[in-house]
Amino acid sequence: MTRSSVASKSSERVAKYADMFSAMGTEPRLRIMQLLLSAHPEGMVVGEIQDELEIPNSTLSHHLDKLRSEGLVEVQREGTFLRYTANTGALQELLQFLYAECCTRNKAVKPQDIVQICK
Amino acid sequence: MTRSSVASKSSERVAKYADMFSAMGTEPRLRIMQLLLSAHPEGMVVGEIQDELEIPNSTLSHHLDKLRSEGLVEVQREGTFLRYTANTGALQELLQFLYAECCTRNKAVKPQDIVQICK
DNA sequence: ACCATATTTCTAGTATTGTCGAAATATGGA
DNA sequence: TCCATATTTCGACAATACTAGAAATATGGT
Repeated sequence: MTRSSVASKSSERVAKYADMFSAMGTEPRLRIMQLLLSAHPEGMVVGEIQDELEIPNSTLSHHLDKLRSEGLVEVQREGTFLRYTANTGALQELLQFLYAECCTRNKAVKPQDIVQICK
Repeated sequence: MTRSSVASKSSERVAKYADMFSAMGTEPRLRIMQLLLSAHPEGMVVGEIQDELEIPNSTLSHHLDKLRSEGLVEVQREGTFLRYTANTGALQELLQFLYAECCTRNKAVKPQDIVQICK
């Protein structure tokens, strides 16, 4: 692999995570993610999300599509309903990225300050 | 505290984290954060960041101001130089928020999948 | 007081994004 | 086939954001 190709790979990687952060970077969409995580792993159908967040259907649909296109949620049809679920794999990857940058690479933040998993 | 005031407090909280995600939601700014974390805790002066990322000075200044206004970086003058550093406290808070949503609240993602701190 | 360097602020153009009403599509049932 | 419901797509507008050249400001040295 050439040097520029390595650089572009790294660039794509950062760009991808930037897009994921951006997708969670508005209040309505971050609320949607919270809601789907609270309903995990069942998820919720669009109408339920709409009742909960009181967002007009076309606006909500737009936000859900954005989250889906960035891979943060997944969708599955159930008859006339569409059920959205949080994509925990993608969230894990994003969390790992942020964790690695802050905690692993240079100890800017101590792991223990994020989580205690040793009881 | 009234019910609506509780709701608005929660709303402000989510909005704040959304703004922080949004601030890291472009490739140039996520790169700046990576760079400052890699140089932590010394940080870097603007010129050094500019040499590294090859962003025009006015554009870079704009991005740095955005990161600063969302509390993700801090700035300190050193003579004619301005030294920017990652705000690890803010990053820790953001990481904790995401961690709590994904791992604590409903085990959508297992803590062990993010970090192994128990050797 | 002047100069050189570092960085920001100003100004502006283009592009992207968030919002939402209205219309279109999808599905299942009568 | 027609209807009711769920959801998306279309179209449009306003707002915001990214970019960057040029000018302005800040600082320290001579």
